[in-house]
Amino acid sequence: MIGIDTLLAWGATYKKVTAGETIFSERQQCIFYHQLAGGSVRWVDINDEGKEFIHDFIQPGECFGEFPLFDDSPYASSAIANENSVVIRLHKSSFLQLLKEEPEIHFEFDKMLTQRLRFKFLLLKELACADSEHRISILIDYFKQSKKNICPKCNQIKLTRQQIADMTGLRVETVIRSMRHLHEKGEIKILKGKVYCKAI
Amino acid sequence: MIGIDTLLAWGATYKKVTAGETIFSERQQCIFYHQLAGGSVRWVDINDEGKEFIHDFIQPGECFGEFPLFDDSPYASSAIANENSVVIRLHKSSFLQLLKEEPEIHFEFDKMLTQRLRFKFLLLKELACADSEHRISILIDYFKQSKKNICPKCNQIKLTRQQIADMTGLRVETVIRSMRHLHEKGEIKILKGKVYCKAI
DNA sequence: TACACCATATGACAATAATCATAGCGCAGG
DNA sequence: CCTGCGCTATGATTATTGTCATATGGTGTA
Repeated sequence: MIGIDTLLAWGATYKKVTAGETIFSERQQCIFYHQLAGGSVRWVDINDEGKEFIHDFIQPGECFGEFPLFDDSPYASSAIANENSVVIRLHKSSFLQLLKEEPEIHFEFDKMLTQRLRFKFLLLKELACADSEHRISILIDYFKQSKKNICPKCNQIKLTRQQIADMTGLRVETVIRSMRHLHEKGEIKILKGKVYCKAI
Repeated sequence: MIGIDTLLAWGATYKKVTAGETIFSERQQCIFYHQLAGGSVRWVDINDEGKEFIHDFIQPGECFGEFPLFDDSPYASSAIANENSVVIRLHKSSFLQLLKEEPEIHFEFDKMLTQRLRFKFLLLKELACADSEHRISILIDYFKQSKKNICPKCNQIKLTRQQIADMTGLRVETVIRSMRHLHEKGEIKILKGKVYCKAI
């Protein structure tokens, strides 16, 4: 999101996190702006029954956990490292000052917030109204568009059925069956269990 | 959101819309910042089968259709007047200039975007994971918190079962049955078909 | 007051997804 | 090259919600 040089100039520091480590969690107070420098982070909610709902996967360059920077409430969900990762952190007050002095970056930030809202709007409508196959298609389309979790060379979708289930609210078995059906309809391709989407 | 005086000083104008009128619709290009001055507007998506999914009800003072102001894409959904209403409109370019010159308002705006994202995050998790009763409870809680569509004196929920269905992706019959059950469990009160929630 | 219209209500049945159990496959590590 | 673990796969059964048909009730209007 924000250039690394800019962040460092404003006093940001690097922090290493190990696979499975929780970077921040629900209801916790917020002190830092977070941006991923390397690795992979997932953005999750744990519901009352202990089931994970995955909101998104964060890629290097993207920021995460930005809600409390603006509305002073605690975090709404948790961020967990999928693998060993590196995070750049900037103190909340410095971050807000940065936005104030750099309106261009501020507007870029709004653009990012807006795009996240757009995606949530779309997904919400689909999750609420559509059947399981449709839900999965929509999610794959999103990953295709955002070039997330898809191998740029071979179009392989680098997500397990379980992860897709955790993003759509479906069960693994339902995801497996629906994806088989999508394969039969020719919308995706399954080879030795691996899923490939059509060329972009 | 933004003070009416400020908007008018920047060249905003009033526009009357009649009940049922579409203020803007999906895929349309965006020229104005919109803020509701009076009446009520619903924010909807029409899916492929012609079914409405209601994202939110806009109250006087709230803005709507703000996505395209930041990312230059067309509207993601439509805005339809529920009743005769009055909208204040400001040209996109003036609006962006206003934000640039008034960082306080800009941060207020981010706060609002953030709160909308928070609500979407919450609802998405619940719609994806929870059963019909839980979905309805969550929605009622949201209205209670935001003081929307609830009579401040008698706690009556001023939404039809159909509207609740259109916000949760359920069917009217399911909403009716689930709400009866919530009534039996004592979580809400139904008197002569009207729904009342517990005191806030 | 009577009528019409719209929202609420309810039952019977069908469709879809969840649950549970169990099997098979593929890849990493010894 | 074998072993084990985690992911994928599939069948049988249950539970939930959708669908359709039809009835009741409340509110505003002629």
